[in-house]
Amino acid sequence: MKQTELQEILKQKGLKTTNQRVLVFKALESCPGKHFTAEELYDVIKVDYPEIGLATVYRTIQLFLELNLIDKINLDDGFVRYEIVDNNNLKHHHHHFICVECGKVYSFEEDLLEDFEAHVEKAFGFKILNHEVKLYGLCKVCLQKNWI
Amino acid sequence: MKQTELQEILKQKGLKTTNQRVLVFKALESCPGKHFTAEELYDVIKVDYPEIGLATVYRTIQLFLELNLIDKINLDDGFVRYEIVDNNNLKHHHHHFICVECGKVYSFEEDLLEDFEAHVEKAFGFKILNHEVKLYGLCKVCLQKNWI
DNA sequence: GTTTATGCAAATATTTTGCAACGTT
DNA sequence: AACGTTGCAAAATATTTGCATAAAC
Repeated sequence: MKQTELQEILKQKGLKTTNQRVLVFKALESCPGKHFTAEELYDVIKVDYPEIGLATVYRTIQLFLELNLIDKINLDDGFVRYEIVDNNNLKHHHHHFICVECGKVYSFEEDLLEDFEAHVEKAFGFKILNHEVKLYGLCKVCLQKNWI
Repeated sequence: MKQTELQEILKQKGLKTTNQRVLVFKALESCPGKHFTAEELYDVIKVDYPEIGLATVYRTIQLFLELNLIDKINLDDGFVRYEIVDNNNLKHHHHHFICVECGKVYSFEEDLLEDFEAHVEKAFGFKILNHEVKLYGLCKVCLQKNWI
């Protein structure tokens, strides 16, 4: 997504295109797949724009969540994290695998969850709109380490 | 699980069976499937044991998590919640469906996730030990309301 | 010029921690 | 008696909010 598209989205809602909003967006976009905390975004942006306030970062995150520009992720480490939504894959948010040994987080796509969701919708009469799937376990690297 | 079993588990680890630990356990056990916040547990226990401190509740929750007596659940409402682990179904933690309209949380079992996990293990070389699945959408009741 | 957004500081809310007193083994 | 545990209060952490100023339209 280009900066002009962000401008367009904001204009449609009667919102203003500020330096701060553009910078938060650029920071998130520069590292797709990275799970930023609010503080991390703040630190990144402060380098080029030291006058930004942490409260603005929080407010911008809130706004971007409402505009569905970013996803919220909770990895149970005491921080809520955010990553930019992948426009090429709007239908399905990806899943996260968290290694309990090294703490590394792996993101991946896996369509088999659709069967699961279809079954749940049928069995319980729900309409599923979104999901958050976290798998915990040992990653390939840590499994191999344990073999030694 | 009986109180004597809790006592046994604690003794094995060289930990003491205190009134506070028994009361937190009983509170959790009295409502299986209920998602307690720390504060809710505190309030429940205070009725019969007003001298308990909130810090003790937090410390007991931490302990029970380490002993795998309870599960941690985050429903994105600003509170971390806990529920007692179902001993009759140790293999599989259940899943949660959260209605975005009424906010109600439905817990359910669904084995189809095993296929999903088996596939992920094979495809990425992970060893999956646990999972947390949250589905967001409209529940049966709210779907019907919207038909009117 | 009007309205929205920002930065700062203070407030909120949740959870953790230090420590003296206490309870369990 | 020894050691783990508790309650309290204070600290730490994360996030939100009020308000005067500033920037965008």
